[in-house]
Amino acid sequence: MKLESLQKAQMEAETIADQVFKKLQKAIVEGDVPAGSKISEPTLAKEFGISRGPLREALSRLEACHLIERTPNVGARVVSLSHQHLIEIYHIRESLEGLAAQLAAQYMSDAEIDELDLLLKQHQQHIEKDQNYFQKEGDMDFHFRIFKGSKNVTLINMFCNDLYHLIRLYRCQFGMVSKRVNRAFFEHQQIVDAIRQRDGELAQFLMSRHIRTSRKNVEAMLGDQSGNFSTLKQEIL
Amino acid sequence: MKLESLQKAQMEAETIADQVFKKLQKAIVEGDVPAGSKISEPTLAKEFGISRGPLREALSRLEACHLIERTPNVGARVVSLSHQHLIEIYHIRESLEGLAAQLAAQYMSDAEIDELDLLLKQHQQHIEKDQNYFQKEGDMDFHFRIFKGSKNVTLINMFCNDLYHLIRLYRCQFGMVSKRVNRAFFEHQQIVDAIRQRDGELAQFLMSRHIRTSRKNVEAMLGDQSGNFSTLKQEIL
DNA sequence: ATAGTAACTATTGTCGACATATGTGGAGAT
DNA sequence: ATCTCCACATATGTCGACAATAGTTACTAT
Repeated sequence: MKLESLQKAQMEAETIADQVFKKLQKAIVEGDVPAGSKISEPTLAKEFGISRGPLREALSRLEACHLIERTPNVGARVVSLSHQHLIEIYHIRESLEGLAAQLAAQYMSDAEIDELDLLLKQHQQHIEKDQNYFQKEGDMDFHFRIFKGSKNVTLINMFCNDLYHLIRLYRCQFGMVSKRVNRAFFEHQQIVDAIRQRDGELAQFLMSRHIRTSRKNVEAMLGDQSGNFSTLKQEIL
Repeated sequence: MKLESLQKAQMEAETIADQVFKKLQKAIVEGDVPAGSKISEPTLAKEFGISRGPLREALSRLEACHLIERTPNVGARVVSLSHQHLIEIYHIRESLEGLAAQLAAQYMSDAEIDELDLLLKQHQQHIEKDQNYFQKEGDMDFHFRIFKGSKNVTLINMFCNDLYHLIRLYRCQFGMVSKRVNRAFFEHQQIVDAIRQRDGELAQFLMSRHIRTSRKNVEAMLGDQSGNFSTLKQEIL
């Protein structure tokens, strides 16, 4: 019985709504469901072979992630992407990730810092042989670890549940292959160094500037006109 | 027909799930449903005289607000308060509200700044005749307006949907009557002045420090021991 | 007496059907 | 021809019932 209950706790009891939520999340982020498109509950329910109950549960969570928007008695639409929205997210990241870096410098264990260093070394190798790899998963992984290192559970959840998927959404929808890979990599290295030196203030400054640089890069590329990106598939970080 | 559709748009079509969500939110924040207590779906459904469908919808949203925590096949519990959690929220506010103040200095209209000034004058009057009033609604109203002034919709939602209710939760559960009212009021005034001068950097600094001061005040009062507050109904900002 | 197990109870997850609201298309009037 | 209004079709909101899982209690065996 003890063993059994332990296993159950580890399995975290995946419900149907959970599975559908993950699938839909992935589908939206990766663009399989186009941005701005309407979501029909009956259609989706049949597609997944489930009832509308768990589907609506999944939709609720997608709404919480800000990946869809619902209006009562009308329905749900996939969130529509915009220049404005992307910039807004960048501003928030500039602030929150700066905080995360500062806290990480304070609370990350030496072992965690070593792992982070190892991760950067792997990134470096990937950059050398394939310029594209870096931005695929690695960069998010890096930022992810900084947040984890902050040990601020509320902050971690805020990033993992809300921001992370939105960032990935924009990344996936426009082939985000930065020309700044080498520069960005160096900035990551700087941040880790600051964390290793337990210089929270510096880590915060470097992380904020790192993201601010990305934002300005994006702003410069997209120009001042707001609106849809479809014509502007630029390379942005 | 046109008039009707317009009215519908204004009414925002309140569904049962919506109403129950609001009621439960208020009940949790104000402590009518004790923190950490289990939530029984059948019981609550009968209490509200509704089915479990809309109730579960409401619970989903409460989970999105971080006001309850659900574990699959087990149920929902009201979030439990802790020293640690409160401090985490303060750190996040320190970061996000700083950003909000900076953006507000940039994007708030002159009219909005005038209104903000008017609000502060009202606060001052209330302080003079009733020391307690300030922290009841007014303070939140102030911070609310700063966020609104940032014109960053994503940031505004982040505050209104997630943080705001958590802050109010802690405020309500411990009679939060600060001895710092006069000092805090002065700090608010400083922030508005900085915004009026369109000095974003200064506004950010002042807002961050304003919240940091509150946090340190709380930390000092609660001491270093983490855990439950029930014994520590101190006055904190 | 205690540990383990098995049956029972209560709660959560899922389903299908009904009620209500929205949007559309066509008929009629100006 | 255009606008208004009404009826129909489709989608969302809500409900009650069934299935599956977790927690509890009582019982047996060591």
